[in-house]
Amino acid sequence: MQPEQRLACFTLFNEIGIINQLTRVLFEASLPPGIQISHFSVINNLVRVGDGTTPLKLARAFQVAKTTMTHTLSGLEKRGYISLQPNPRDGRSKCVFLTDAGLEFRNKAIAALDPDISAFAEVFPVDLIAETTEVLSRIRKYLDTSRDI
Amino acid sequence: MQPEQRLACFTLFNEIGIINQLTRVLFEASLPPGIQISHFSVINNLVRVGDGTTPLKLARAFQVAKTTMTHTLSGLEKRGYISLQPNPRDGRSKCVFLTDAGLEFRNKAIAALDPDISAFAEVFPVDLIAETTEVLSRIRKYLDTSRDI
DNA sequence: TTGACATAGTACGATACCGGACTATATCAA
DNA sequence: TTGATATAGTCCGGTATCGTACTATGTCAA
Repeated sequence: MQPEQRLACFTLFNEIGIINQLTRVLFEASLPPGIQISHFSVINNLVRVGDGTTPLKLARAFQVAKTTMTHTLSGLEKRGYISLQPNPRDGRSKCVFLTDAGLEFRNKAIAALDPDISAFAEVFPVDLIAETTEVLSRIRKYLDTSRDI
Repeated sequence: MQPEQRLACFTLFNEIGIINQLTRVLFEASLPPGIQISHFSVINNLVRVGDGTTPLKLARAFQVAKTTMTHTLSGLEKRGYISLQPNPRDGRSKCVFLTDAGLEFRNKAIAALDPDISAFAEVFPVDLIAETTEVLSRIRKYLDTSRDI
């Protein structure tokens, strides 16, 4: 492999890591104290994909250990954002349901971000964002499938 | 703001978060047990930018709390990858120096990744990687400067 | 010079996340 | 039916990261 190829890949993943770190810090600053991106992501997933899913499916969707998802869900349940019910089709399992408070939390979190997103969107045209997202989506699918980098 | 703009930005940062998570898991799998990406990143920074810097400068470079950097550096020192010396120009401060073992660790870690990087580079042309990196670099600089998203 | 303030690093407690072990339930073949 | 195996979730111990508080040192104006 050419050295410049290696460097290009390293630089790409390095930039991704830094952006992730920056957005995490800045995003969490606008969330209620004690709420992490992990909490928001789960709630957001329940809204977008629909609730009633199981903790294990959520753990796989977010690529975290199932023990981590147990922990995250317990925090959300303690705050009343979700409700955990027995799974009627599997006695070992549970179902995760979004509550009204959870939906409200999600909408407020997005609203709190809106000014920042607006400012960002003024600097970076939506077409450029979409093109970049398309490439990143392909990279994400590659990584998710091959699991070998 | 248009709803599709908001969605586009959300999707972008969501993909970045997932890729970061995937690469973190996969990268750490090829590192020695107990070594995290945080450790590798610090060593790699010392190689690329040069050593002799201070813990605080490293904390700021990586956007982590200085207590986190203290912890990371103590792990690296315990393994003999770095050496911490008093800062001759500031009695409060220290200087971080790379050791031979640290350099060797870094080279081995990169070598262990090489097959995966090669496979990745075969699927994604270096030009595409470079273009995407360029956009991400601009986004990173924007986030780093504005600190407002 | 000296006292107020700022800064570099650390100690400590809390939370997030992980892997391994465990329990309860499900599945499936003999 | 039953025993072996697989799976869903939880508990526990350990590490990473954070914020707060602290010590030691530096800075700077009165």
